[in-house]
Amino acid sequence: MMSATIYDVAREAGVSMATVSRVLNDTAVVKEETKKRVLDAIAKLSYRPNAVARGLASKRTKTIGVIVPDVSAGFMAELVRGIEDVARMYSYHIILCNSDGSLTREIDLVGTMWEKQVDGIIFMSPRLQPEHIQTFEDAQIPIILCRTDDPEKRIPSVNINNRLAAQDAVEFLIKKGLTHIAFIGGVGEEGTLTAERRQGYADAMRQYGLDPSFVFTSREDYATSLVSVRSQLSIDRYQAFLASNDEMALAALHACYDMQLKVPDDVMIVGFDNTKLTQMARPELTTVAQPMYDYGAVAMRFLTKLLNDEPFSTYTVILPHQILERGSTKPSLIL
Amino acid sequence: MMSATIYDVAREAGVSMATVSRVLNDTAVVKEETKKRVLDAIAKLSYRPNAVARGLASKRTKTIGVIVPDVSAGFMAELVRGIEDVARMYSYHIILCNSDGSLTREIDLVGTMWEKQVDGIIFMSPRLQPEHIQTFEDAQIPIILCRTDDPEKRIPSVNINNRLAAQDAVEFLIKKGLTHIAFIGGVGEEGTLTAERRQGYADAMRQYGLDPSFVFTSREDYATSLVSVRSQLSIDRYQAFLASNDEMALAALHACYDMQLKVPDDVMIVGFDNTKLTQMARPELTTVAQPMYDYGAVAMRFLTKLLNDEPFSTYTVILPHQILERGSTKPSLIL
DNA sequence: ATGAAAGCGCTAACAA
DNA sequence: TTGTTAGCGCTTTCAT
Repeated sequence: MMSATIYDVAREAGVSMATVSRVLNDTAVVKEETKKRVLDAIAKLSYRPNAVARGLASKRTKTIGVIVPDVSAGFMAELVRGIEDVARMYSYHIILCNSDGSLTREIDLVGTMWEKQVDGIIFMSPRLQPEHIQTFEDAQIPIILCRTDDPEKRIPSVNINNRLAAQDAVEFLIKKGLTHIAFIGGVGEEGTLTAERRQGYADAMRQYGLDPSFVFTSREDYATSLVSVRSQLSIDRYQAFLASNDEMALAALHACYDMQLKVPDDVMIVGFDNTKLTQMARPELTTVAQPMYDYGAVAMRFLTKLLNDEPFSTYTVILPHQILERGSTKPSLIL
Repeated sequence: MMSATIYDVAREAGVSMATVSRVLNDTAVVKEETKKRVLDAIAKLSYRPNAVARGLASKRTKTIGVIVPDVSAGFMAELVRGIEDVARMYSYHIILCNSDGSLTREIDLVGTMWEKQVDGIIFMSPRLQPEHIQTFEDAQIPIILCRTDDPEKRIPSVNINNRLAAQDAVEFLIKKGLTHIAFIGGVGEEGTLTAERRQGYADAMRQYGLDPSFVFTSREDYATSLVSVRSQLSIDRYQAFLASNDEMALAALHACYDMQLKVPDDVMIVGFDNTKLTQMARPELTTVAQPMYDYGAVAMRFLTKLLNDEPFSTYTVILPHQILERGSTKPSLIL
């Protein structure tokens, strides 16, 4: 059975297709009785409107593009889940694309999203560049940056204050009486999230008159970090590590384990992001919590406001962060 | 500047829109020179074809629907990444939806995918039910099941042999001289992946004349499993645990830690899925590796074959599994 | 409150 | 090799 079109429904209900469209979209008042006939016809033919035709005619596709470096990295999937949940509430669907953080690919993807006629884009990138801005402007599509800092605030975005968050974490450690604190993170250049956190570390150390130069960078994966921290520890005895993410914090934890150092008694460790990993470690990891799911949810909600011309108070929403203390910084407790 | 249409390009190049369409789709031979003129016009106007109009006219949208219980669960994101990568190779995009494993939502989503006119669907579900099959048949869309068992092989699928995999894992433990082996898993009913693995456990135990009744079920999350295993261990001293997934295996590991039992010396532990977690534990976890990325990649490749009427050898592809031995079953090694 | 008719931007016969 | 012409299934004026 070939699937029914709006025309079939119209005939079945004895009305014009315009009327069917009206009840479908609730776009004008239709007499109760007529409406019922239409609804019956729809049910009888198990009619479902063709979203593609709809999109062509109305120029709104009810789909939004999500451009992310890699869904399978860390907690990105949680973020995407947040997007999708809110998108669903507003009857949107998402087209998901991975860019691997490549500039050319990111730019190309924005173009592809245009071809697909998405109503909006949620964009995540390790680092925003001039070419991005140019592309966004050319594209003429509402775009929200998510977990991607735009120093000049040209594009609507949702973020946390990474610099302040790191600062808070270091201060937290300092207030425990520690002074020899190291930062471990990726090799992020200026403008990246890692760089922001690194800055926050330095800010706090300086503020308390401590040496802020114990910054170690490596690739951000677990294995590389593990090796890196181990070699750090064989040279010097740090009292604490602030890691730029939980995976690296876990690596630090295990590096200590491998070097026979007790956490938290000999070394304290603080991670970043509050991924599930933190509670799956022994001792559990203290971490700076980022609301990953909310990140996506808020971004998507923001986008719906943009799309519906709803008012909003700011172009750059900052989500709160929070230090969650767990075993890796609690010497007194038995785990 | 309003964006250009195929008609604008045609005029600019001094040809008909049909010719432009031809060079765009390479669907017929066009004279070199004309082609060049068209290409120039396209570049000049920075024309990009409207995929929605294209979809309506051609009835192929170059998008495929991915229905998954929850992207943010475990390694699902890796699987989705596999799908997206292969999809891209074949110029497809994916619409991602989370069903939370709810039957009504899953069915509804297939309908929505129809509305969106996707060319195909990759479907994942904890358990296939008659309603699913009915829906798939009604939908008239090519569908591939992924990591979802269809006992009656009615729908094309890609899977691993979970029963055999669990059996292999238990045998692996038995050959180490262990006899008091327990299985921990979720409360999966008949037909679920968990149930298959549970069966495999029982198969192997029976085969070696051992008692296969040490089956413990709990919710599949880390925290619940942890409590569950701890209470198991306070009643009886198991020599080994085979967990239905890595998260539960990690919970078992930490339960042992909490109960002062040494892994692997007092208790051995084997997980399932080879998620990143396994290498982020101390000792590292032995696990039954499932190629998560490949899962998605193979499913998507399979779908492209279906869509292009390419030949394929079987409707039910079985991916290989493999036991990866790590510290949690290696007593002799110092980690 | 409802219908008629003109597109939306493209593909795909069918002609030439 | 290229152009003409119908649609694809809907939304959206504009009439009535």
